[in-house]
Amino acid sequence: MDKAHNERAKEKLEYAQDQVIEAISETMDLYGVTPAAGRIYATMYFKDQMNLDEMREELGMSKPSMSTNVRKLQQIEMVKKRFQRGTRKHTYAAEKDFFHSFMAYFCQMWEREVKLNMEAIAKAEKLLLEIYEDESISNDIRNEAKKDYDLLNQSKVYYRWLEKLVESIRTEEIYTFIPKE
Amino acid sequence: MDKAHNERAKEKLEYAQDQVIEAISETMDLYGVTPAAGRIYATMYFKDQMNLDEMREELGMSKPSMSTNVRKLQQIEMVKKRFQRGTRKHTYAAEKDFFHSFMAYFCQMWEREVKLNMEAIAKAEKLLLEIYEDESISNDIRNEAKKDYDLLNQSKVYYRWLEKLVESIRTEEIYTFIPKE
DNA sequence: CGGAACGTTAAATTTTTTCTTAACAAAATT
DNA sequence: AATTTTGTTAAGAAAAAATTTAACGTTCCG
Repeated sequence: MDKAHNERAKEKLEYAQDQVIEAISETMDLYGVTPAAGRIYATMYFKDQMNLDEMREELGMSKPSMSTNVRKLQQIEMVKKRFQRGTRKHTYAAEKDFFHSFMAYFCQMWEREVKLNMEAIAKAEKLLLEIYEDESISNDIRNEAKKDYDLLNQSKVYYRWLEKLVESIRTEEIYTFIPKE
Repeated sequence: MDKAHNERAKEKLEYAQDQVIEAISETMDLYGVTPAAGRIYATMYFKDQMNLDEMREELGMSKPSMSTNVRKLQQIEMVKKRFQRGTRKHTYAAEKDFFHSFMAYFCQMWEREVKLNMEAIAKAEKLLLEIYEDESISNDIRNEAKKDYDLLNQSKVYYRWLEKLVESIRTEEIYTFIPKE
């Protein structure tokens, strides 16, 4: 009789999965994804697809918690909606290609960073230049304006580089420089 | 009399700086650096160096808040201690090269991610293989073990790639693929 | 050696975030 | 049309994080 044998094997399998689920959650936590969302994703990682009720059951969380967290995971493209005929329940599948998750997450972040800062810099540089060019202002202030202007101007090199990095990842060109295998 | 004129110019200069300070703080917040730490860094960005008291005064925060936040900023290498003779106050300077900050921050994160997950995967794969190779276990379970094993095995491609990316950034080789200018 | 100046650690408070219970809205089937 | 099923928004409770006040240790100087 191997019923007990199989039972132990099943536990062992779940234990193995849990090791990885733990690590994935912790990683996502590292990047500012909330622990709950991390656990949801990591759990789905080992399943083909799940609906909200199955997740709730598996993780012992409330339904609204599922709803909001899954939506967050969709936003960073780590979970996709699957259209399933015959049921009214929404079913979801985890994105299992980490290259895709990497791209979706970091490119989104970095683009936001570039936009945010480039806009601020443009505004600031305009003002600083006006100050520098106004000869009726004291040299102390004008020099400070010049110094700041140059600092900001230099930082644009970084933001333009970041943009190129994003582009290189989006087009997958980066894999010709740094191959996947 | 240009006293008033200069005064207005000074305000304008500070306003310009504030635009950028805001953007930098928001960016850092995006990456999980606490708002206080972000403001400290962003403020220092426009100064040559500052000591804890100057920061406290400028930002209206408590001394312990400074102390802990500056230490956090040191950890991610965004702020460096400057050794200043003649005073007992610790003085700090912001790292102004964003390429360096980028490297320090993301490489640290990514390396942590790789280590964490590779270790978990190694453990899990060992167990899964044992299950798969034990022919006394039901096929259902063995097949699931195999499926999971393959999934994890595939994910290692990503982690190895991430490691190479880190390496490429650390050695600055990446700038031959994606030039700074 | 005593006291002052700085910085850090500890404990407590406040604030922010996250999660849950409850009410609500939409859709579909009876 | 009414009821049931499913998902979402709203409001309140619980948990976590950040910040401050207070106490402590160290170092330097008189």
